[in-house]
Amino acid sequence: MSSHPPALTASGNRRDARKQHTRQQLMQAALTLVGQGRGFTSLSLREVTREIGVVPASFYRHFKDMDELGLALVEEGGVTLRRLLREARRSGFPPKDMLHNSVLVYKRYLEQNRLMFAFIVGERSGGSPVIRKAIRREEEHFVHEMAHDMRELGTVPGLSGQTIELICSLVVSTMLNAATDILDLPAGRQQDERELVEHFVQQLRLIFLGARLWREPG
Amino acid sequence: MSSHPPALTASGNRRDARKQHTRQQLMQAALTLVGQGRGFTSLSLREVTREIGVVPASFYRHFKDMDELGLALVEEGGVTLRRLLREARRSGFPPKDMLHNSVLVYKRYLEQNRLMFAFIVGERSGGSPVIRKAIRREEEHFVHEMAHDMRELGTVPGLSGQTIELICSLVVSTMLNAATDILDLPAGRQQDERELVEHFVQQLRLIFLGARLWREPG
DNA sequence: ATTATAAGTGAACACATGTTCACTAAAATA
DNA sequence: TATTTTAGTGAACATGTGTTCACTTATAAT
Repeated sequence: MSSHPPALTASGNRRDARKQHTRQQLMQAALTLVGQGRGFTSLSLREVTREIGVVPASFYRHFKDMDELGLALVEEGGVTLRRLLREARRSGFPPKDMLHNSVLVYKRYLEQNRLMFAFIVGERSGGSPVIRKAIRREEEHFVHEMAHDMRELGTVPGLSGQTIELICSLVVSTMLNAATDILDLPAGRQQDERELVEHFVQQLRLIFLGARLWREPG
Repeated sequence: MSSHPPALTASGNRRDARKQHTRQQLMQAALTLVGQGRGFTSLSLREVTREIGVVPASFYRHFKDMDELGLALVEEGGVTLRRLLREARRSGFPPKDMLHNSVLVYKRYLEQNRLMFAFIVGERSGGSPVIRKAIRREEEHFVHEMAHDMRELGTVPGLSGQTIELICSLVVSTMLNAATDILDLPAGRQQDERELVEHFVQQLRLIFLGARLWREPG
């Protein structure tokens, strides 16, 4: 066999892939630390590089500072959120006990993406203003997409687009608020778990009850 | 005039008062820094002492570490919350445009206690687990008290105590969620301000609409 | 008047931090 | 093959950090 290069299509491939890999590792490391109960804003650049066994200076090959790393995480978080919506859409809701089922789906998704949600929910109202605002923007995007789905599915018929957005914004903030409680649940306490889920379901029930008899202003 | 001591009633007074004063200064300094967009968990002990022009070692005369300072702030935050409720109670609600008026009262109170709310809302879902849990406890307390008032005022007649608590928990989390948006408002943009308030009012309207036709389970 | 207490001092410590810079070596380009 | 590019290195730096300890000095207790 001759030592031909493996005939790659695009320019800069093997090296570029490696770079993306460590970049991803850095982001993952930050998430891991956040998952251990550290606020993102309190993380140091050195901690993050140490976590993946790389020298501090390497950090600058990927991000100019921690804020930029944070913004990259927010973007990935946005993708994570939209994926949730897509999964929900795909699995088509049974009309019976729809809310309860949706909450269980959400809870499972949350547990599968524990670290990312810990980050999003943790920085959504605190810490660095620039990161907070980026998260709020992703959230708006998410609300908008959810409203689109709702209108298409005819979940709440006879309501204006604006009203549906209102409902969704309330649902989403309730959702994200519940995330903190769900993530803080000590493992194995199934009774507390059921109660929390039930509480969450009833909050949503209240919202949709209101939605059903909403009368458009004007 | 002879140099008699000023005949103080309790023991340890002049010195004790000074101590409480710097203690309060330390807490205020932390709030100030949080108000400048720094996450509480990212604050250093030295920053806080520097802010009030005192040597770092002095810190230990008041708190054993920053977490303890944080917990003291949470307690004061609880008082701030309950004061809001008390003011609302005192000023007795006009039944016309009640929600809208309540929101304006809340907004004013928020602006008067800007730093404290920035702290509470910022640490409610992020940062240190111990502080987060302390805040959630204060929040529960607040919800409970609000539910008590609601039952007494007959705001939502014919509902069980548990249901009223459910409604209040949703109202409170919506309230605190809105706080972030309100505090982030750039000063002077009155149009955005009105829209935000209106959005918030309608979210509450939705909740209370649902409350009115809630049917008790069981 | 004498003694005890304790809030705040100032210096010192061992260590963590962000950033820089010339470097190596592996991969991409020519 | 020879050349250029660049992700990651390792050392150095100035500065910031939490914590300690013997100290001063105003106030409280005796």
